[in-house]
Amino acid sequence: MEDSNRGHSNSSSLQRFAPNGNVTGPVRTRWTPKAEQILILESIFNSGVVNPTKDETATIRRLLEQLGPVGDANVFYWFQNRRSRSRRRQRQLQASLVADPRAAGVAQQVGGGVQSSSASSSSSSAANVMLMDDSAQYLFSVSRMGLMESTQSPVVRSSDVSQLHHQPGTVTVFIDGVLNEVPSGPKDLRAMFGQDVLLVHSSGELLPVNEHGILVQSLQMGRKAYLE
Amino acid sequence: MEDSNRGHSNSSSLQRFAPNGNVTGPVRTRWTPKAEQILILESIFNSGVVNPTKDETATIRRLLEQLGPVGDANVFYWFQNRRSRSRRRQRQLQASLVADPRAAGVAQQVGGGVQSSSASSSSSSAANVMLMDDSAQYLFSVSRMGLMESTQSPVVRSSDVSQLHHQPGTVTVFIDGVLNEVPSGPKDLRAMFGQDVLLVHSSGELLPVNEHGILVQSLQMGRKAYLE
DNA sequence: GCAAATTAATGATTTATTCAAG
DNA sequence: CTTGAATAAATCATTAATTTGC
Repeated sequence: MEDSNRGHSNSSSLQRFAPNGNVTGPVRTRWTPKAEQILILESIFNSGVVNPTKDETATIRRLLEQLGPVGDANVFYWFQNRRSRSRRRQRQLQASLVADPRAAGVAQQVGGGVQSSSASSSSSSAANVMLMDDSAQYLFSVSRMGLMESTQSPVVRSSDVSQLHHQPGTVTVFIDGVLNEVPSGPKDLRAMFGQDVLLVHSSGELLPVNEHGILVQSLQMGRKAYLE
Repeated sequence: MEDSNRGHSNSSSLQRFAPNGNVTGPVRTRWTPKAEQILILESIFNSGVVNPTKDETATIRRLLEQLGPVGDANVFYWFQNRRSRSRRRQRQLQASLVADPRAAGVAQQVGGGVQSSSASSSSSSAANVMLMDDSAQYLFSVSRMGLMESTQSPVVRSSDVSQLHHQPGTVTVFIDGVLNEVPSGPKDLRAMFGQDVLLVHSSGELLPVNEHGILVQSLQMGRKAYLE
């Protein structure tokens, strides 16, 4: 009975979940997750939670709800599809490899490869960082421009979603989709994330920072987990 | 005097360094760093070493040489330019901010912002990981395909380039341009980097891994710092 | 540049398989 | 051996991206 909490009780056909967060009308629309929601989902998946329990699903849903309407079912489906498609890619890759070892080059292309993805190209994609307070409330995000997408890794990593609420005195940080936990309090953003870090509030506003990348004014929403 | 070893004795104009690693001919061509070399340089810069000493420069040059011809001068110039351009961006940003606070939105767009950069878009850029052995020799790189560029953060971080050679029993890892150090030995790549991680040798070949993302065969070049 | 047409991604459903309890 | 829960695999359907013709 070690598998206690697992089991959604409605895996397959009949949807016993609430239909959809949207209340707009009878036209059944499917959930379109926000980029940040996907960021979180990917984070969780990549931190090892590939098949969350019912409880974990609810926790994740609550987390995602900070960013927009979403139901447990959406979260459940997302992980189901993510697992499935991850496995399929894995199989296809494996197949193409045994078929012809030289096909590896092709497979590499699929993955983006070392070449195009990193720097030297002029594409200026940004690292994404989301900062949350102790209760996993969404606070704001950090976007760093520059030649390449790279970040410093904060200290501790939380690989357990169910612990999202715990660890008082720390903030949970998503960096490029990876869950991290750092001690709360003022931080030198530039030291942590590089020279040209930007603080972007979830509203889209840029937050003014001083020469260390430290917030000049305190935050409006949530409790101030980040500098005062 | 905490700034002991600093000072190149030729910071500005005259290049006292050896001209250029290339020996192709009299047509003086400028150094075109490989993507991986830029990855390393950005890593180092972002880990805080924005103005390496002469010794550090040489260390970095030796490191970069694993990937292609490069001289101390190239490294020196790169950091000089990097600092300069970082400062300029910083000024421009600051200027646009004081000019009109609402210009922040624009500045965010420049940085890529939360929206476009992450998942949901079809662009499949990959996370870059480079693994090195104890003597900072380049071994191979890891490229991860998938929806977004995100990685797990290994345990310890080396923020000091001059320590690249030290720390026996560990491997230095670049993840998305961030220097990391992890204890050497076999590792569960999938556990560390997610489900669909690929091992890509610097030659471009895909390296066969087992279901845990662990190398099936030992590496050819360098000493085996990663599984046997 | 714009908007219809096409294609690619991906959320949601359905069907098949696995495995443990009785 | 049967049953039911839980997943995995396959499929359907809608949304977002991209292309194409004006």
